Amino acid sequence: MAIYDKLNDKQQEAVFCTKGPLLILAGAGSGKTSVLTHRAAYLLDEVGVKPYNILAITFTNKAAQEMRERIDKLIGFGSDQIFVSTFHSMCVRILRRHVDLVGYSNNFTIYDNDDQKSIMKEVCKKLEIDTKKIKERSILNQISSAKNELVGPEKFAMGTAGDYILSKVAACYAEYQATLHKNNAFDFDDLIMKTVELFTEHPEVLENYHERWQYIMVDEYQDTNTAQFELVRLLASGSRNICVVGDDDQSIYKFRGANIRNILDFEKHYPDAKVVKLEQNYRSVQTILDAANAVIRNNSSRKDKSLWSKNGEGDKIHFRQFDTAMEEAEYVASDVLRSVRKDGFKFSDSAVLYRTNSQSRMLEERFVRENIPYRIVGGINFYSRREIKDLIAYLKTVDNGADDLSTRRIINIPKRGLGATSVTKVQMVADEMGISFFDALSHLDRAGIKGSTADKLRSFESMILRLRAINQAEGPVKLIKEILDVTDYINQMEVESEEEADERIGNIEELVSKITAYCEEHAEPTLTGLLEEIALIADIDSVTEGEDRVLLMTIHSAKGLEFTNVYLTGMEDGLFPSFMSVTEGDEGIEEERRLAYVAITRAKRNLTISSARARMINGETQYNAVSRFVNEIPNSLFDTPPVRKKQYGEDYSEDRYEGTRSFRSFDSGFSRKSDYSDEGDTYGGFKRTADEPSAYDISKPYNPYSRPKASARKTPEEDKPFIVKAASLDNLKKGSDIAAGGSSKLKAGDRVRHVKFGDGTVISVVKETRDDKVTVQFDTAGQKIMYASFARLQII
DNA sequence: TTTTACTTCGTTTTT
DNA sequence: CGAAGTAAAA
Repeated sequence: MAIYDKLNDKQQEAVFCTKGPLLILAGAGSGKTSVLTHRAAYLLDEVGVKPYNILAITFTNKAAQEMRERIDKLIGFGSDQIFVSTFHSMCVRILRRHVDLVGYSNNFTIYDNDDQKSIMKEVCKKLEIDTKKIKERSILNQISSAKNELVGPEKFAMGTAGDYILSKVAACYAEYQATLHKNNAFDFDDLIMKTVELFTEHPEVLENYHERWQYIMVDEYQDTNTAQFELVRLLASGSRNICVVGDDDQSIYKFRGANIRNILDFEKHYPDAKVVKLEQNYRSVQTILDAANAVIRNNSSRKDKSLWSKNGEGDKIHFRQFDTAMEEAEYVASDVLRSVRKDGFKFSDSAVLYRTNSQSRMLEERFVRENIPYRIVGGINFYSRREIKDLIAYLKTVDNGADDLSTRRIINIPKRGLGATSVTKVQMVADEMGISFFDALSHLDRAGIKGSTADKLRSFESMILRLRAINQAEGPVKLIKEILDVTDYINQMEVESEEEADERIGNIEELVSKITAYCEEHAEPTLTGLLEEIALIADIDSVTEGEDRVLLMTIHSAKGLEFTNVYLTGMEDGLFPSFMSVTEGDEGIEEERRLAYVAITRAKRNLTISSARARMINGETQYNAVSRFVNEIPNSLFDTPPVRKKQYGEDYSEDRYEGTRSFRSFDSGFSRKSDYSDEGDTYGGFKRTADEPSAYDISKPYNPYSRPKASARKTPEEDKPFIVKAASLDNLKKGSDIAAGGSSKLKAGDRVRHVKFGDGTVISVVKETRDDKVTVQFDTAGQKIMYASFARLQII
């Protein structure tokens, strides 16, 4: 039993409890993955359970993969037969097998958020709903919530008759669902809801899975929504061997339907449940845990627990307040460099966390400038870039001819002279005949389309049919290459958008290699499988160890991860906790507080908390006080953070972070609205608009204590931030002579090197407001016009 | 039909 | 500040 000896008493208790319902309340860093993997090992080794009788559900593919690897390490065999999966991919697997029973066909498509919005737009048009009064996103959110609560369109409609908006939403829901059905598509929420529906309506199918999965484990149970709760309940209703692991203090997904009651009321749902609490933390030093405990203590409705560790007290927590977000970013970048140089840290030891994705911009800018290798997780998803969505739409059209959305997306890509008029005509025939848009292409006479337009449509149709044949015969890799070939997509792009073509081509190449990788990894690669993997992939899934880069991400993305050195940035009231949550009241604040708890507990040794007095948000400068969560951390846990009352123009570069103060009394330092309200900036809720430039240019130091002179105002031109496009790691390593935007050193006659086009001679440099436009005659690739910052030309 | 210029508006967080 | 959507022009 040697492998279990390393576990503490509580952990062992959880591992050895194999029968009946078990709730493991696992505080942050308490070794819950270890418990789960050991429990799986114990089931296999000691209880004699067959690996295929075990189901483990996680929330991300990364977590699933990690769990499988760790079980593998523990026992070395059979782990590949354990079904370790996310909720969503598990449901897709089940639906692919049985979905015909509930009226869909098995090659269904999965729609992402963009797709949903497109569909909803169509629905609103059809139902003559003014999307300015009721926004698509709002309708979709309500539908999503309904689905997460297992409320179908019919049930939703009940009792909405009196309410104008609700009845409209109900109508949209029904129409939206009908459209999805017609397109043979599911959205994310459907995957769960339809699986529950399948099991409820077809108990014989559920029976199969009862036999198959006799031991069920669910990770991150606090993040389950009602639909997922019900799904788990159904699956476990056979054996009742259900083990859930979670931490109510880390429930941060309410916005996507997570119901914290699922974990709080587990013992009510399963009165015979055994409960094990894991409070010993193996991750962090005590100071960090003290801070986390101090913050989370302010929440009501929680299971009482308190983290402790034997890792020693550790360093104090650093707190730094800056005048601007720019300075904050500068500090983080410089401190990362310091940690590498002075503490012997690797870049990958550090992570920068923030509340909102938009905060990554300034940090990225700084990291590029300092040549710090970094990676941003999340934000604009790779698969939601236009060129990628276009090509995926081709793949989806080939895979699922019923997917009208994808077909209509690509019908005029590249430009074939097929506009809205032709699309509408074809769609009308499709609607009349009750067939798909694609199938309607073979009834052009009925649509009243003749002549050249008809020819174009026919050639589109035959192209898709040919692509289908290629997919059948030769598979996805050949297919995507053929699509690129036949559409001449890359050339088309270079013609259209000179400045972005480079990046887009890179993305396309990446897509091709991803598809190639998929086909190599799978024994029987299929287009359906490929698209499914693409639909369910999360950005965090591709974060692998071994890359020596600083990770930048939202706190949400960071859940489950740990880092030696963590920067928690943007700790300002109004940003974190967000303005939205403040208006929601206690419940909103408590969710944000849990988020703060998650953020703090990511740190193993060092934690730096920072905030800015002024920050540009949505084109307006906001002046926020230090986050209330910072104030909930006792003073004694901080180092002695500096405060400086800067005078305008004073050189502060030497001792910016020196001095002593009590941060608690400081707040934003200048919160009297009357002093500044005539400037129009946001002050205690008053806002100014972007076109009235503030005297405070946030990229420059300013004096918050004296009135700025009118002459200090900047013109909008100068106001524009210096932007350097993200350079790849390779380029970062190459050295210093990369021409950046705004300050291009290029001049006519220079010999330059381009990543893609090779060597060439600069013909001309035209200064433009944003960037220099450079014309280069390449030795082999011909003449190109490009923006200096973008082209990343290297002077040779 | 397609491109360009102007206007509006603000998801905090994601499978 | 930007993205995204809309109206007008080519």
